[in-house]
Amino acid sequence: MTKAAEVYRLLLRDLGPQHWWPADSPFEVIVGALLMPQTSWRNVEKAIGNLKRAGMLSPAAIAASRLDRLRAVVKPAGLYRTKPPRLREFCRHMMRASGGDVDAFLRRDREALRLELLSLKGVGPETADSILLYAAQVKVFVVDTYTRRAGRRLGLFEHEDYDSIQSYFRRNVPDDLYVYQEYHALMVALAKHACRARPRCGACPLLEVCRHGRACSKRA
DNA sequence: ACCCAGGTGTTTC
DNA sequence: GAAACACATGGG
Repeated sequence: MTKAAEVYRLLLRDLGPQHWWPADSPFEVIVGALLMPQTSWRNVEKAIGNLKRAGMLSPAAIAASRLDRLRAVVKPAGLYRTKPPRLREFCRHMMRASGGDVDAFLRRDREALRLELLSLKGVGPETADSILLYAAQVKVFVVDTYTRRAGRRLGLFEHEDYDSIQSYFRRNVPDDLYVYQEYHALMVALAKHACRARPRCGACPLLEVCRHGRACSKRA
């Protein structure tokens, strides 16, 4: 078993299945991914809740919305000068590409879809891959800050760029969609859990991974 | 009164 | 090209 696979086994054992991405629909995953950067999930949840209450959680509704209105609704997600216009433009793109049919939009060729996503403003590699993995059920590994920190701290790799780290996981974890989805979710769960755990779980060495990639100094 | 968050685009050496 | 910077809200 590879080291990466062993890490996965321990995370799953000690933190349990995460059942990611927390969302009721593929479109909600997309909206969440677009609102997420540099923002706490709590705030993204608020913004999505506002969209739901406003009856705006659909490509058509957002595509047709007025910018000041959309801005007010997703305000908790912050970065109001960039996120709302990009979210609306993303939805307008989906309207053109598939008439707003989210499943049809996501069902197309994965390589082409990834490039298409990356071509849209506000969509970088992590956002694109999150959409692919959790909305389109495409088997791509998502690399985020926590994955980098934890992976480095655990000695899986050192200061690699996005593609290298993604490639590392592709080569070292089981070729399985569920594993891909859970692995990334568990890395985030680990990061959130590590510093907070009091008392620390002494049985799991992985929980020494802390924010900033250092060993956690706050021992129980 | 800081610092941070499941990045991205732009500007600057 | 790599590295630094701006971005905005809400919570610790």
